[in-house]
Amino acid sequence: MARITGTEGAERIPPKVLLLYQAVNQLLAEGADPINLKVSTITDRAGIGKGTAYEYFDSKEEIVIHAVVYQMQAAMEQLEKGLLARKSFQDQLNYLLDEVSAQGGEPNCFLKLVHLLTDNSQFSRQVQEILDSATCERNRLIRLFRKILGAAVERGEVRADMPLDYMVFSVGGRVLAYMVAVMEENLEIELPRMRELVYEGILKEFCPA
Amino acid sequence: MARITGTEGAERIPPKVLLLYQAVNQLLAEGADPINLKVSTITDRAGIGKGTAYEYFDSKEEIVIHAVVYQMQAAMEQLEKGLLARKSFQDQLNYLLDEVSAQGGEPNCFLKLVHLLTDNSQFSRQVQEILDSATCERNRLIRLFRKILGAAVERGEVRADMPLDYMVFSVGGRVLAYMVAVMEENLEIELPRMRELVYEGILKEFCPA
Amino acid sequence: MARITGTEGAERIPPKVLLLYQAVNQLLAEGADPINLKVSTITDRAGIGKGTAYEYFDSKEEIVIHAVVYQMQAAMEQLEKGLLARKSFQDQLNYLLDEVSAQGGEPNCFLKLVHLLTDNSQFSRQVQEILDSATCERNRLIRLFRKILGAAVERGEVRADMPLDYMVFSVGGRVLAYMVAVMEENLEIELPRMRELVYEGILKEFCPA
Amino acid sequence: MARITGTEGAERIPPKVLLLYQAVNQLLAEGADPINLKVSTITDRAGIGKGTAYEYFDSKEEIVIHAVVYQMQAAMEQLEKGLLARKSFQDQLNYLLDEVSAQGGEPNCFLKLVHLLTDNSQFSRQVQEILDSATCERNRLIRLFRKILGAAVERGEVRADMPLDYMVFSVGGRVLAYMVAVMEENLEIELPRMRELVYEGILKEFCPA
DNA sequence: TATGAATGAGACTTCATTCAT
DNA sequence: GATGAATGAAGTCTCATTCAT
Repeated sequence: MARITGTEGAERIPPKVLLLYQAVNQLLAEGADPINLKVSTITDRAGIGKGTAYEYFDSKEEIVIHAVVYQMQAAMEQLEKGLLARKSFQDQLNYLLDEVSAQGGEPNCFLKLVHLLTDNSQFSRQVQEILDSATCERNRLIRLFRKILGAAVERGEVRADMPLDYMVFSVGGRVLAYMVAVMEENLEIELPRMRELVYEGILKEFCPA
Repeated sequence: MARITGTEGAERIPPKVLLLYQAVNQLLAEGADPINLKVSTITDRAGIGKGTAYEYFDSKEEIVIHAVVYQMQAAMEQLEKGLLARKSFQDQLNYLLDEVSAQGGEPNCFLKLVHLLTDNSQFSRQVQEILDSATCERNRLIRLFRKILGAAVERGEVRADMPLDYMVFSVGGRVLAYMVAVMEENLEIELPRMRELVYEGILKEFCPA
Repeated sequence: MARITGTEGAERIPPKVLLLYQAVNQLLAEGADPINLKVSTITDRAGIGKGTAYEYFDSKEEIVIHAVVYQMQAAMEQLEKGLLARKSFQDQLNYLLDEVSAQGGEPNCFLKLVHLLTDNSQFSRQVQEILDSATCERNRLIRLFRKILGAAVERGEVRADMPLDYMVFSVGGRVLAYMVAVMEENLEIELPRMRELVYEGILKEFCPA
Repeated sequence: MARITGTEGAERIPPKVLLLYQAVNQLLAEGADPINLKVSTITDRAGIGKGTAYEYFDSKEEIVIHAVVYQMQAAMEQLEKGLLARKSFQDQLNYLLDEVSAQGGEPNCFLKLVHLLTDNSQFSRQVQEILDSATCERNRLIRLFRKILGAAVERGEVRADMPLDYMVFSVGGRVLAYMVAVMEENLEIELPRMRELVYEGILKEFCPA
């Protein structure tokens, strides 16, 4: 009975709903547990009345999940746009690593995505269901990586003799490792050097000299 | 006022506490959200009275967190033992990938560890604090990988001309990616082939021919 | 975080709070122990939802204590008003004894005050703290008696050659004794005769013939 | 089904029961609410096992009430003994006032008696019931005062032309007022002077010059 | 007899949801 | 549409009591 799906075009989202989404995502960014968020906390932060939230959603869970989905989709769209704007695989890889570095030690959306992907709690599964029910299928991130790498293969920038999905997961895993390294505090290696090595490691494995 | 830390030797854990730990971990494995677990659900599953849980812990949170920590430490110990029992880096890598494959689509402890490591919710931070306060420092998994790879370098099985931490994260990232692939359902590539490629990719990058 | 102090002007007390106060005082009048009162008993009697009580107070104790304080202050105000309306000490004394007689065997506010004054349990001390923190100081009743007797001395109705505080306590003690007598069942003396003697005893001790 | 009545001769009270009584009365003297006392608090203080208390009593209430009754009776016995040992009314009055002064600002048994007498909560009524069921009737204190004053009348020390019960309550009220004064902190009059006046006031009213 | 680990009924309190304004 | 006071179902935790040792 959700009146708002969060997967409609952003321009159609009523202002109060946007305020709710922003409030939820702010609170989550501050370390709140999605399940323990109180409706009053959310509406207070959003600056609207508690009852108003129920004009747009049927339950607290719906509010939180749609807010997370909204944020996720926005991040994915930005990532997709940024990647597709780059014409070479090397540029795309650099863009990806830049994004990761930019977030510093802050939890970021990509990390959150991974968090959700590696989670099988009820909450995550519900988020995933809604993500599924939207235009995107089970895993938009994997598809994006496939698209990027597939195009790079066609352009001859990336080896054609390896299964696409292996390359997708290998690149993804290395980027993810870099991301965890960025958040890790006690590393013996400097981050710029780490980044360099990650970049070179990927190119060496998949790009013909 | 926690009377039980779960970080003492397992042999000292009172039987009722062990029942609690098993109940919590069973329930989490079945997909329950740690924060939404009810005390009565836990004690029912454990087959003990509700009040008994409070003879050993001061709050519900304490019960769940200590149970997770207990499970985590047990898994880490098993992983550590299994890895250290292998004498060559190749055997160790095989063991790691075998373990990952063995869990099939089931959420396993390693994945959970990653989940916690990529999480910054209040619950995770509390778990991490307790893990920290135990003998192990911030990140026992990273230390274990460092130890394994460091020894392999000394044995001449792994290149000595790359920063240890880069190798740690690169190997970790690839294994993690393989793990996600194992859980993923719609891959175009067969899992044994994926495993083979992950294995070869790691050897090719870090082991001198 | 108490939102309601009961010491503000009565006109500002929200209706639900008033219902709570009345319910508590009814139940106490019926012989309930203030500490054993259940929230549900109170709200049921008040005819409001259990949660509503927590919209105005932070704990059960707060509800009960504020209700008692409210009742106490109301009774004190009535007593003060009644006494100050009488112009002669004899009239005032008669009013006091009338009030005591009027309550019959029922526990009344004055008795409760004495009960609280002779009590040093935690509950009473909390009530006293709140009473203290209100406009009145430690002991409004003593101050009222001082005022009454002081004025009577000035008017020449009461001896000026005795310490005021002795007279305060002597009169208070005799009235209190009469009050206990009113509640006592097996007395050999008739109450009207007792009253007469108390009245005469006080006049004889403090009023010049 | 109480196995212990507390009203048997003190010499028959089992040692563990005596420990319980002492523990309860200690805790009450420290300001604990009788109704909120925990069994474990009592048995801990008594230095015996929790289960042991239930070898002698059937419920927590029983323990506390019997302990209070025990203390009360002991105090009454002491008071009675002390009063009866004095041969003149003046000596008896002095003894009474000495006892009151001796307790300083500390809550004492006599005050507690008054507290119970002016109380009509469930707890008090139960104590009173048990006191009733013992040898003493409703109000041993009143009877004691009657006895003392009656004898003084017979000895010609006290006026015979006033109802005995009036004198009982008048003397009792004044002594009680003095007791409250002893506990009161902000009096303008010095306590020795107050005591003197109380003493003289009583003599003047009831003893023929 | 003495014990204290175990129990579960029941209390307090929270908070998602409703609905009259 | 917007609000927030009111609600009560449901969860956490306490603690009197039991009973096997």
